[in-house]
Amino acid sequence: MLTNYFITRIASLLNEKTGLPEAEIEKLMEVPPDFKMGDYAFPCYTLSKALKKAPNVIASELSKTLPSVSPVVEIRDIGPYLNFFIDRTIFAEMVLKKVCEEHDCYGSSSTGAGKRVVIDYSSPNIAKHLAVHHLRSALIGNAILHVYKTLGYTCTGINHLGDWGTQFGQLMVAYKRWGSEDAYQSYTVTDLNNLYVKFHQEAEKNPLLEGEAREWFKKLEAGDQEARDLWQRFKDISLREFQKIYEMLGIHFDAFVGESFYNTMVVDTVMRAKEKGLTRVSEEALIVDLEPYGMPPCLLRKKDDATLYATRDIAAAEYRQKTYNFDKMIYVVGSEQKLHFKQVFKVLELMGYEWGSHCVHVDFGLMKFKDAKMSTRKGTVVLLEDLLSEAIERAKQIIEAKNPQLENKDTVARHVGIGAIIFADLSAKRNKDVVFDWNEALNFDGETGPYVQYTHARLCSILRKYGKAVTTRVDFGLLKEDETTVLLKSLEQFPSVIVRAAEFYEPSLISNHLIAVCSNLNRFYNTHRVLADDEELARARILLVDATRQVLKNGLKILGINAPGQM
RNA sequence: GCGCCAGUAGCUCAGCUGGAUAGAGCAUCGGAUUUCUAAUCCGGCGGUCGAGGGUUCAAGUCCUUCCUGGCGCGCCA
Repeated sequence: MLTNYFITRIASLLNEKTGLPEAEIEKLMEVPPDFKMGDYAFPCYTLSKALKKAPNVIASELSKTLPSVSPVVEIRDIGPYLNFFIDRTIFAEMVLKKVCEEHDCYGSSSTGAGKRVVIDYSSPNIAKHLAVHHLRSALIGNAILHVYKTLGYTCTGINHLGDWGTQFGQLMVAYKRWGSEDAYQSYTVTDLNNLYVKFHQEAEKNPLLEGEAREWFKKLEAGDQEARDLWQRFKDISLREFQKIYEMLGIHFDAFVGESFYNTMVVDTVMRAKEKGLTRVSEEALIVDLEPYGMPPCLLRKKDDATLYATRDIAAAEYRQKTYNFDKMIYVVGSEQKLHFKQVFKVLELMGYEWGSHCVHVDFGLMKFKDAKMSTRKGTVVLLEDLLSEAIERAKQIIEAKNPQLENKDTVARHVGIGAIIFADLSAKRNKDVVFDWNEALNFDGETGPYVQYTHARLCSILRKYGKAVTTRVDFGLLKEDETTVLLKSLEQFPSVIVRAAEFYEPSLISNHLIAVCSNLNRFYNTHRVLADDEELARARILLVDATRQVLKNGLKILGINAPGQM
């Protein structure tokens, strides 16, 4: 719903004439498709029912009887709509003063003060490389975390590592047989991968290896020292590499807590479920029947007594509630796990946890290749590290071509290259499947991260050239051209965009809005000169430039993208 | 078979929870720089909103049937 000072005033005007409650009027208010038609519009359809008159007749009558009092300067009826034009000077003053006062906090609020949100994102498997299809969870989760932080929530980011499972037994066998005992310090995930591949090759010739692997995993579960040590090494090697990439992406976690961590808690979790009378044995497995809720059963224990993913997720949820006492927990996990989370949340609810309904699965579409599916086994993946270095390299080349004088070329290339990747991933609604395409991922023209960064850099450049301090003591009456007003409107909307992004867990709302701001700015930039000869005018436009720069910077920060001052 | 998600310009996507003439970018064609960074801007081309039916003053948006694609449906995560 739209709401601001102007809408409130319009609502009170309309309330006097029509008797409709102000709250309802505010709810109905719209923005016309074209600013030339007015700044805000009131559709008369609702009134037409009550008054039994055609909506355009009502609009026409109201337009004649409603007084144009400040901040409304004109009221015009267009068909069934009553359109309001507001005082551009007042509008400019309100928006610019607010942005200027709030600086880095423009867009922030305290609606979430005192509330805690736990976000589970990225969560890759140990002993495998991070690849492009790992990007989405990490970036969407990071952006959502920033969105909630901006709204005043206390946020905890958790990386729920996949560090448990029989594959570690296999890896141990391979490591013991073919790995190098003393060189593990220099081991990389690639080495672990090779061992994993070698295990499967050898296991085909020697089936005994599988049994050996199971033995090792059992040892690990039982807490055997050697197994624990080996497992810890694999984990260290993986985390070393993961951290490097998270650093490149500017992603931070408050906790790296893998599945293994909850392994000791599942016993109690299962017991609690049993005590509640939720469980029953079916086909030798322990299940929670979810038939009444139209879902397949949730398995807690396999017939060999081992627990499953769902069991560990339930245990993890209990632990997190106890530890963080969250008001909301968000899982940023692919949409293929929709049913899984529906089941887990339902079981939590059935266990009597009212907070079970505060758990949200923020799902997102799969990432695929044009022809083949991405698969670690077949090697048909693009490693994240390769994608990022390629993007940086590409940015570097463009800098060399367009701005060879630039200082800190490498830093800027990093920010722009990675900014392009992040923005591209966050610009379509998360729901959509993504077909990975090198050209698209590395595109720097049009509606891209570099476009937003470039616009920001140009504004910084103007401010540098201006050299003087920015002030709000300007003649706001000079800021009423169409291009200026349209731009100001997009600045004014920024805080409400963040609120909507939180409501829908949708970072793309922010990236799309930033594109709109940039496109409005660039239209302004190309029609009006900021550093005009007229000093008054220059001072006023500089304020507009600074406010726009601020909005772009704040928006990019939420998305997890750097805003270089030059590029 | 059942369930969930998607289908809008040649391609990639918006469309503010039912409102005014369906909008951008890429690609393509044509323009703009002695002046604040041309990673920019302006214009042309491009549409049966997957198809049919329904709901109502009004449907890309809601209900329904079908088509196409993706994902999921007990011992993986």
